[in-house]
Amino acid sequence: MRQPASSARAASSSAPGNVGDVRKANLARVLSVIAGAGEDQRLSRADIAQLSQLTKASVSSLVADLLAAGLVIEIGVHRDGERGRPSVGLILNPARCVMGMEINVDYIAAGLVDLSGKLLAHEILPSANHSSTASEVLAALGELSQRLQAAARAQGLMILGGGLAVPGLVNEERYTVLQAPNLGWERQDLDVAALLPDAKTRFRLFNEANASALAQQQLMDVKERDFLFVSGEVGIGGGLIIDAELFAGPQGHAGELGHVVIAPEGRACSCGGRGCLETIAGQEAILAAADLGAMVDSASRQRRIHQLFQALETGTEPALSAVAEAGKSLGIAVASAMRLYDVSTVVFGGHFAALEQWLRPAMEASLQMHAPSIAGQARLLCSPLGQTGALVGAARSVAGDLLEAPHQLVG
Amino acid sequence: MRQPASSARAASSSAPGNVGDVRKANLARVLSVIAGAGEDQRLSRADIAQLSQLTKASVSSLVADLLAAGLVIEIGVHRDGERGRPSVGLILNPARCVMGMEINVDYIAAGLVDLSGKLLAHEILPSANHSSTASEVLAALGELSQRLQAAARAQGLMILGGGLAVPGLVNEERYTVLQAPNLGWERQDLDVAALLPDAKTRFRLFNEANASALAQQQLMDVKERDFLFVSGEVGIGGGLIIDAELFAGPQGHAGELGHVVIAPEGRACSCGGRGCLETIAGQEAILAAADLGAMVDSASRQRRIHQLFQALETGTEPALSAVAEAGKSLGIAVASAMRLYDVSTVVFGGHFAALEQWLRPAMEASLQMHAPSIAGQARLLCSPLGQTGALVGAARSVAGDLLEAPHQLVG
DNA sequence: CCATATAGTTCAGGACATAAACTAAATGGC
DNA sequence: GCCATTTAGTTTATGTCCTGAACTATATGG
Repeated sequence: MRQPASSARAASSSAPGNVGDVRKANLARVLSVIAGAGEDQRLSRADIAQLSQLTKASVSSLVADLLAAGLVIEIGVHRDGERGRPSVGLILNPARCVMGMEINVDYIAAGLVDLSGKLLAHEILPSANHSSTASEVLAALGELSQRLQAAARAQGLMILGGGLAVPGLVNEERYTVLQAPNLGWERQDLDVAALLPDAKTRFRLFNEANASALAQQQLMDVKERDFLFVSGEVGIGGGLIIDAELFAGPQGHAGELGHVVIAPEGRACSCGGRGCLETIAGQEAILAAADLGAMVDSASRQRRIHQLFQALETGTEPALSAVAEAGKSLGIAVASAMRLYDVSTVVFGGHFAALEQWLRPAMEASLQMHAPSIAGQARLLCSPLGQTGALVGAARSVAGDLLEAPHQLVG
Repeated sequence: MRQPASSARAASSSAPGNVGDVRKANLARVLSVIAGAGEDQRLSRADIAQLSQLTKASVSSLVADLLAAGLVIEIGVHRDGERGRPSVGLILNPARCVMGMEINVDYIAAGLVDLSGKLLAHEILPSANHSSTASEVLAALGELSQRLQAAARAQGLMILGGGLAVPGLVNEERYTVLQAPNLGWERQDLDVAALLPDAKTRFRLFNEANASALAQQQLMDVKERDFLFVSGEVGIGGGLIIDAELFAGPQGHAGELGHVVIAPEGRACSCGGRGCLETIAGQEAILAAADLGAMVDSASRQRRIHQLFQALETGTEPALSAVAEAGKSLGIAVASAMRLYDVSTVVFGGHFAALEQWLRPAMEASLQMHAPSIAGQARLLCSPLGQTGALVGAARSVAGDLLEAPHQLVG
């Protein structure tokens, strides 16, 4: 296992500058131009030279290294009716991929994601993880991983790294889950080497909301470089993208919207606090307020969520007001977060996206009431990401690390 | 006027990598080692080579450029009783400085700050700016600036740039104050060229809280790389330092703690919202809750603040509970901000620092109640920064930009 | 078959960091 | 007073890498 990206980045920035660094930077530059091109837009060396502002000579040399490293492949191009020597197309090697995985409360999932971020194959396995120990869950995920590794071998795919998303706070450097109350985990060291054994592999651990934010980024307009992703799962998480990069904060725990205080005299929260957003807009809180009981096992939650939607669709109280109350609280929390982060786009995922039609009116009214000066420019979107969102985001981010540091794979 | 740092940085990162970039990076590297040395620690070329991990040959060559650019000077060193050729000390040129300025509600200020961040000279002028137009205030500040420019000339100081802090939201690129409700300004373009006319000058515009945070950074332990500075002035601002850099957000408005919602059903705020922190912990709110009237001119505010402290020292209600209520609200807002930013250190400045003994108990109790899991590691400090804080921070930041991009001044 | 156009490669030149050899300037023992 | 020793700093040969210009490769179209 290589070092996670953060420390690798720190190391490279603290290293002295020598001429070789220029090549590292330019390898990454060329690769980012290739990766930045559209789906089936095949750039030639000449195109890359123009886009990267490097000379054709440099580009040829750099591309040769990328070809040798297997990050890029040449692909024939036929341009009808144009003069001149035909160009050779260059694309990211579609036979290189990253394994994304997720452990959530009610399922585990894994998938193969290519360097362009496309999900090639995946498998989702229902699994009541709250009642399981970390090692049991990891064993099951390990099996899932092995199946996908076999699938990769069968298709000639090389796995260059992996990412795992969990619904809780993680220490990325130590591969430790610090707190995942909805899994019932606390301070669990994860033996990630067992998930993806190849020693040459780069592996990173993610918070579920952060990973989902990274997946959401792929769906946004490239100009939308700043947004907050709010993940409504059993808990409420948040992932912040600033200047097209994940803003994780000093310890990697930034964005945790679930425990923003929105009712100072409110209910006690599982975090020990009082009046947190999660006590009103979390899944359990909504279900409880909708008079759908308070049992916590996975099977019953699925059933109760189904009942909630039935009640909403028939316009039955107290379900309607439970969701409206959640929307109102969400509007307050989002108002504060938008102010503190200075973002004007917020994307809602998980149950918030599913509840959009009942949630949005109350949320917008609340935002208008508490922050009229920003409500006008606010863009509140709902995410189409499903259960593969977090694994795709985790894998995509690891793939991005590889594309940013191609010299590690060259020569 | 050169471009502000943000665009300059973007430009350099989007430029293609050539060998010259290595030199730019190494110039900055050597300079940061010199700047990072203690007050009167005089590093030799040999010391720098060790600390920067560059070779002696490279350091000699780089230092020669920095000397030629006037950013660094040689200074004799006598080491008693040591063998070997004596080293030549290198320090930041003490004859280079940056002009910091501030426009606040009740005063204007300007000062000269050397490249190490030391305030060399300053002047503070009481000025009731709420009742003045932007051009009047700028004219007065221009005069102040001229006096300091004359002082600089008299002392042989060369002014390399300037920074101006204002209590409001700014657009740094356009030198525009977007909103400064406490000055009564909205969308004011500032003719900063009139403040510091030299065409070679780099000039930047700052939010007051951000500038203060940058000044506070100088007072912190170097290991304290992440903290939130909360500025209690007429309004409540915030400046966030993450990884030893200002986190300004996409538009430069991040950190605005004053309009975090802490009482959803609370009082209307000047921002048009409801229940913002400022409606309870802002200066006017505290004075009003302490039954000290609600007149808004500067002279009366100074008098009423004096009365507030008298009442607090004699333990008189309702002053005590007004401040306690502010502390409670501050605790709630800080709990949310600490969660969202993932910082564990918060530094309070302005009237919050002055009110510490009456504010702190309520604030700590509130933080403990609303976020017990982070209250334990939370470090809540009060800042000793006075009225020169913002100007020093603005100047220091501009000086930092110069030290980060020395190639602009070399050759 | 050849002019034209575009893609990509080769090669000389210059900037830069590096390592090793070299010069400079002090101390301290004799 | 002289010389070995020690540390500071400079000079020089070498290799990497980008650049620009010349050159080769490969298509179209008259």
